[in-house]
Amino acid sequence: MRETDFVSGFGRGLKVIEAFGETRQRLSIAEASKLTELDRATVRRSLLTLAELGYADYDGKFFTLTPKILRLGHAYLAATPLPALLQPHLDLLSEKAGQSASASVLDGTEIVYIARASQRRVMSINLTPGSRLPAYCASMGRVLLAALAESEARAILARSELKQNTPKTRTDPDELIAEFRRVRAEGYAVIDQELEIGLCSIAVPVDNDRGETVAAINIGAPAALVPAAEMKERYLSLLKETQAALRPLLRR
Amino acid sequence: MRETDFVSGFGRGLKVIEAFGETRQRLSIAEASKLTELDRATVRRSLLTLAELGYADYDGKFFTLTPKILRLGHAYLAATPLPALLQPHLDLLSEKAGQSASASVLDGTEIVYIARASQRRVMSINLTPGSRLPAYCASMGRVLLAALAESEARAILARSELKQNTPKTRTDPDELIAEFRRVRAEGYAVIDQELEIGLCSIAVPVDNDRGETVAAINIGAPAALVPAAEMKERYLSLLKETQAALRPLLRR
DNA sequence: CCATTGTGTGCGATATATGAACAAATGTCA
DNA sequence: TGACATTTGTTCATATATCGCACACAATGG
Repeated sequence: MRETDFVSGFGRGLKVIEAFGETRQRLSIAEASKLTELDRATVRRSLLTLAELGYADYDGKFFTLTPKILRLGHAYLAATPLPALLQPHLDLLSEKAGQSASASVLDGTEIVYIARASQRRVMSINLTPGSRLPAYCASMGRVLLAALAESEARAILARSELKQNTPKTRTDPDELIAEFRRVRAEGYAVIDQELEIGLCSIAVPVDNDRGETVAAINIGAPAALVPAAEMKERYLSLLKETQAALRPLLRR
Repeated sequence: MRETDFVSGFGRGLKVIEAFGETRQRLSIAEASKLTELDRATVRRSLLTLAELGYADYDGKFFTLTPKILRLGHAYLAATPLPALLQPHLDLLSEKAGQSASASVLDGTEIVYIARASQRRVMSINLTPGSRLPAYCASMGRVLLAALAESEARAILARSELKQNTPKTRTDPDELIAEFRRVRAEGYAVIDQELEIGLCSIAVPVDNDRGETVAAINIGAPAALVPAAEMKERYLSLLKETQAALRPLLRR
């Protein structure tokens, strides 16, 4: 790609939108400038553009995003068959298990939720399509990383900030790679409070009819109700059932 | 705002992203150019910019959005307290009712889903945060339009394409305005298969502590299981319960 | 084989980014 | 409170980047 094939004004604008996610609802020009490391004058033009197009409101001091901004993410959710295909199966899975069920794909070092059916809140944070979690310490992340070539998985771990979220979080790359091997061999991953104290989850890959892993699905449960040791016997067969139902639907 | 305070390259890029929602997953440069009515060279630069930043993939012929694009919508969902606040209440509502529950806000002539808890699929289309429906023929839309000044509601109807989706769809502006009055007086709206045959729904407004309507919540059910006439007696009290639980949480 | 449709590139006209300058608002401290 | 220092939003001049057009070429299909 040539230098001139890049619209820097567009790139800067996208950066400005993302700045809203990192902090609060409202951003002043100066705040947005700091978050994006762009010149105040430049950010101002981007924000005024967003306001002009109805993607943001401006009260003369603060800018806030409007729901119109959801059109952008929706362009992906509507255009990609995967989320729409998964949703009813997640609903059913969630109902049968009596717990939250989610689906995600890998994006860099993070997993991105693309669909979710929640029975109960088990996590302190609110997960919606578009929510992101570090892959190395999430059950779906383990499954998705295990599906990659080992060198690739290792490269992603190297780029990840391997943070000790809880005393139980595994952060040693070699240990994680070994776990990926087990996940590949046994077909599922269980997380026991590695992301957040009190939360266990179990995930399996979703493969298409060519055997390529295109997503992961999981069930999350409060550790107080379902000990990690019981996750497998309670939910693995339900997950496998859903996995099997999805495979023929995923043509590439 | 001065003419030079608008970054047209940014605006054009956003238009390109939205073009993906309207059709398929994959867009060629020429297709995107037609959809956006922008010059091919311009669209090409925007698409290459998206690809360069990881928001799109490019195989040399077609562009597809990547899950990274969800960050943009997520910036809104994460930054705005409303969706996160509503979600657990919707989950509970959905569980109690045994039907899908959703929340939405008004954006122009359409309602935008900002949260959803689905028990079962009742609609032919898949609704996710960011999904849009015409306001005039959706239960939440009726509630949100009823909350506006009548002149404003009428202006929105004038801008709406009042389409006869089913034989039951009401499309007469005066009739709709009269219905808004009833909704205002009685505090709820019921839709009987006006959007899609086989689908009934009932909605109530969500007000903040100053009495301003900030969103609407609804329950949808298959007409075959729950006749429209029964929607009120079955679900209104549950909705009112949720409405009451939310009000004190919504400070402005 | 020609007509059609799609993609890549060079160029002049036009739009935008940048950093500095300035005024207004805000914060700080005696 | 008043004087002073910071921070913020806005404007400006100008160097730089981008747009849309025209054209060349490639791929497709009848």
